[in-house]
Amino acid sequence: MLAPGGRRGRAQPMGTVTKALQLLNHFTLARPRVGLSDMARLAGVNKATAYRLLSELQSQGFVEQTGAGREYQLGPAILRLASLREATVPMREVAGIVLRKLSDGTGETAHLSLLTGDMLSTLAHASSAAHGTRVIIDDSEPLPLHATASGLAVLAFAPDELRAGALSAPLPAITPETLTDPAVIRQRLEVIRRTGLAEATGGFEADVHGIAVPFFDATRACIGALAVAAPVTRITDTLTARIRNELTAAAREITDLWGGFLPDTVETAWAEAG
Amino acid sequence: MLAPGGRRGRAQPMGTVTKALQLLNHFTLARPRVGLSDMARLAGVNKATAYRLLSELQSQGFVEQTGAGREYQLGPAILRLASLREATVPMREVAGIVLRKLSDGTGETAHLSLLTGDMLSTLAHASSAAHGTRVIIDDSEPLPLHATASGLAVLAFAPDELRAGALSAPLPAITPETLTDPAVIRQRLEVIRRTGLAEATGGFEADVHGIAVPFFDATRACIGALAVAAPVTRITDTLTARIRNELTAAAREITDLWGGFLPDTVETAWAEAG
DNA sequence: ATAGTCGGTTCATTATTCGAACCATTGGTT
DNA sequence: AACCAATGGTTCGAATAATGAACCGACTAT
Repeated sequence: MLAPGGRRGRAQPMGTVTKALQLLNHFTLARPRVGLSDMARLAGVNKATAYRLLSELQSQGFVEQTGAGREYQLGPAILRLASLREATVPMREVAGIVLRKLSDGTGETAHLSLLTGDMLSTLAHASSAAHGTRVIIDDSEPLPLHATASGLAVLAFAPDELRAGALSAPLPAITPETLTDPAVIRQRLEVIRRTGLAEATGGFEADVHGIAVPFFDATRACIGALAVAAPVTRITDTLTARIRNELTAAAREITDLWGGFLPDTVETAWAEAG
Repeated sequence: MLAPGGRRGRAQPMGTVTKALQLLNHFTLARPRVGLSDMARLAGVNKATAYRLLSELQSQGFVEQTGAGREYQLGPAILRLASLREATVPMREVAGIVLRKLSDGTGETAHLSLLTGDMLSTLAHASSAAHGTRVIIDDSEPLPLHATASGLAVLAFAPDELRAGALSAPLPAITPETLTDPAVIRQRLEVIRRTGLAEATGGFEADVHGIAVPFFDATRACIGALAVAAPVTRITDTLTARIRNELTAAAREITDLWGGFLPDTVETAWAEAG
């Protein structure tokens, strides 16, 4: 029998724990509370299964039930773990410093996103007061890999497996301008790999132009992207040139501060462009 | 065969998900990175099991491996969920307002802790600048239920099941003054239930006196405690009287803001004391 | 009344987790 | 250099825990 909604080439059996943790990803800003039946539908599992998983998550405080409706929402245990994580691995704090410099230097909104599993989520952002209009970033909303500059930057340098997974499912068109043809996207990834730089316009939010660069961990694996987002109306060649310079410098700094190393290909690409 | 370290009266089979999530609780400020074998020992599970569970947690970004040693640490996925939780259920923010008032009004350090599962963790704290010395609170460290005023307050109003669990295991003496005799503790809980107020001296940190009150959710279940901690040297009758007043008022406010209700017993206890 | 929800529960079937034993490495001791 | 005791990671049959269809009772809208 095929796994429900099965989209994996070589069905590696998905463990129960994974299934439970993935339930948490169905809570979003737009849908902060989810009922049992809805959750079962969203996750594509049996209602009884969803119930058991949610109960276990609840017993550990990862979700809780609202007093009134019996819907579930994210629980307080997450807050404690987050506070412990930030206390012991102060990434957010370090990122904040680099981001502020980046947004000051460009006059636009900068953000840093991390690849966790197959999901790209924003760790921190900073925006500049240089202009009356600016791009707004929401840290709690995952970025689609195929429709943002950050996503493309990561995808270009990610392992084949992740790329294949992200480009296999039918790609949703978030705006009319979103690229949804895997073949077209793969072509753009080629370019990004050569230049070490990704750009995208209006694929996620209309009228927003994003420029992103990847950064890497100690094993030279890509673990996220650093990006600057500006209203398309403000984009000029001189601005993009400045943003590129600031971005590559900031990415070097972050990679360095976190004990990572740039792959040689990226190193040379940035060197000859800079 | 008995479950290893088995302390449950009627062994309700502990699910795999629960086991995985409990692994996360073995990361602490003092031990932020844990190796595979250590984790297996700490959690009392087979090494192979620990490996599988950690791998699943890792694939979802709940833990990650440090570049150098192959130890595990809490992962970045937690940060995103925490930011989503706080965006949709802004408890920490609301708590902060009440806590500031409380610490200003008493001149001491105030904190609010939530019961998640069988663990009491601090959501937020605030301290006053009134004195040169003050009690320091760490939000990421869980409070022992038997050795803190907050813990006792919660224990007194918690369901029998939780109380039994917390008082059955051999109670660790965190300081020489920690109460470790379940019978003695149960007696104190009686008093706390009658007065709606818990006090404890030096059971968790030497030279710290804590005063705590419970608060409740919409079903009148106790979900946490609000506390003020002061150096023992500053404790006087007039100060404790003031703290009690401020505390009960603040607990009423929090309970109200979060849509909870006080049980009648607590309501009357506070009314006649106030 | 009826029909369609909902959250929650049951139980036989089966797929998944479990753990002892086993690698290949590493780092320290003799 | 040989040895020992760790480490992180892997294997495989036995045993356990996850699974899903069907079923509650409570609500709601028709």
